[in-house]
Amino acid sequence: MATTEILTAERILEVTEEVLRRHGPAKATVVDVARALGVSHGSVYRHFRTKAALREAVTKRWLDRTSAVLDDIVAQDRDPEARLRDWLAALFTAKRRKAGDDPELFATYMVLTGESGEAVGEHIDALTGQLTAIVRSGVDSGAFAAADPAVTARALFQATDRFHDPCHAREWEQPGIEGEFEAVVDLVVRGLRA
Amino acid sequence: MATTEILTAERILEVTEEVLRRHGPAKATVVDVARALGVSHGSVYRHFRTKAALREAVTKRWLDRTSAVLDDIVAQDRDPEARLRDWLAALFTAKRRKAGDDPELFATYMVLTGESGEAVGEHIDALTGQLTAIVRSGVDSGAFAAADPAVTARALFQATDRFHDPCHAREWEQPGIEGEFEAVVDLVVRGLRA
DNA sequence: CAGCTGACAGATATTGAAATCTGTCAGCTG
DNA sequence: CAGCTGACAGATTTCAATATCTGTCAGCTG
Repeated sequence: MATTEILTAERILEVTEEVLRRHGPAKATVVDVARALGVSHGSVYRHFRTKAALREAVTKRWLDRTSAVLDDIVAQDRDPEARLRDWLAALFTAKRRKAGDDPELFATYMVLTGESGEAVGEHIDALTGQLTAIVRSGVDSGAFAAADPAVTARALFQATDRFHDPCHAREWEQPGIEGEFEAVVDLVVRGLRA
Repeated sequence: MATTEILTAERILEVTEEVLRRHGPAKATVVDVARALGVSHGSVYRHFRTKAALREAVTKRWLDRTSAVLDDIVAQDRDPEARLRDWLAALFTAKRRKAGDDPELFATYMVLTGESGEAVGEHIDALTGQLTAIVRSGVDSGAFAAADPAVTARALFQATDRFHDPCHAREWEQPGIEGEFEAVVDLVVRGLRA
C-alpha cells in the first residue's frame, strides 16, 4: 500500500499470485499486475523478462511450499515404510487440496505443465529426490530391496501418477478414490519390500 | 460406391471412421459423413440419435479392436507372470501405436474421455476384467498373492496409467520411456508375487 | 543516474455478424 | 409403407474488424 515502498521481485510475486488467484491464468495480464502494484507495466518487465517467466516464478514459489512440507516427512526418524506411505499420502492430499482450494493457481500450474516449463521439471526432480532418500534409507536398514534407489524412486512416483499428476485432477473428487489410492500404495510398497 | 447398397449402421461407422481419420474430430461433421456416403444427413440420424452417439460408436469399434488383441494374451496357457508382463507391454504398444498412427482418431478418443462417454468406461472395465482374469489365475496357481483379484487388477491398471492413459500420450515418444515402463512393471509385479 | 513511465509496434484476444452445423419432421419415392 | 430427403429453427463455428496485451525503449523524475 505504501507508495514509497520499493518494488521488489518478491513483492511482484506476492501480488501476481493474488491476481492469478482472482482472475485465473487466462485473464490475468501483466497490466493487471502492474495496476494492483500501483506501477506501470514497464516496471514489472524490469524484474521479469517475460510474462511466462513471471508465471513460472509464481508457480515455482507455490510448488516449493509443497516440497517443503514433504521434506519434513523425509527428515523424520521413523521406519522407511511408514515414511514412504506418509509421504505419498501427503503428496496426494497436498495436490488435491491445491486443486480444490486454489483452482485458478492450479490451472496456471497446468498451463505451465503443458508448456513443459522448467519449474515443473525441477519440482518433479525435487520430489523424486525426496523419494530416493526414503528408498535409500530403507535399503540401508534392510527393509527395502532396490538395485538403484533413484530408478525405483522414479518408478514409485510414476506408479502413483494418478494421485498427483494434474492431468488426473478431475478424478480426485470421485468417490472410492481413497480406496484406489490405498490399493496402489499397498501394491508398490509390497513390491519394494526386501 | 454402389448406389443400390443398403445404408447400414456398420457402413456408416466405416465411413465415419475414415472421415474422422481425414478431418479430425474438430472438423468432421455429420454432413461430411453423409456426403461421403452419398446420402442426406437425415439418413445418418435415422441410425444414430446424435453426433455424439455416432462418435462414441466409432470409438467403441476402434477400442474393441485393441481389447480383442489383448484378450488373446489372457487366453494363453502360460505362467501368469509372463502373461501379465506381455499384456501390459501389449497395451502400452497398442496405445502408443494408435496415438502415433491414427492421431485424429486418437484425438476423437481423447474428446470422448473428456466427455466421460460410456464407451471409454466400458473399455476400461473390459481391460480391468482381463487383468482380473490373469491375476486370478496367478492366485490359483499360487504365483500371486491378492486378497481381492478385482481390486488388485484395478491397482495394477492404475499404477501403469502413465503408459496407457491418453492424457500421457505426449510422453510416450520421449527417450527413456521404455526403461521407465520396465521399472514400473518390475515394481508392481514384485508387489504381486506370493 | 537508477528507477520508473508511457507511447509504440507487433502479437494476441475479443466481439458480433454471417455462415455452417445439428437435430427434427412433414412429405416424397420406389 | 419403410426408408430417404431436404427445408427449417436453434445452436455453434468462422471470420474479420476492433480492442487489448506484450515487450521495448527513449526520455522523464527525484
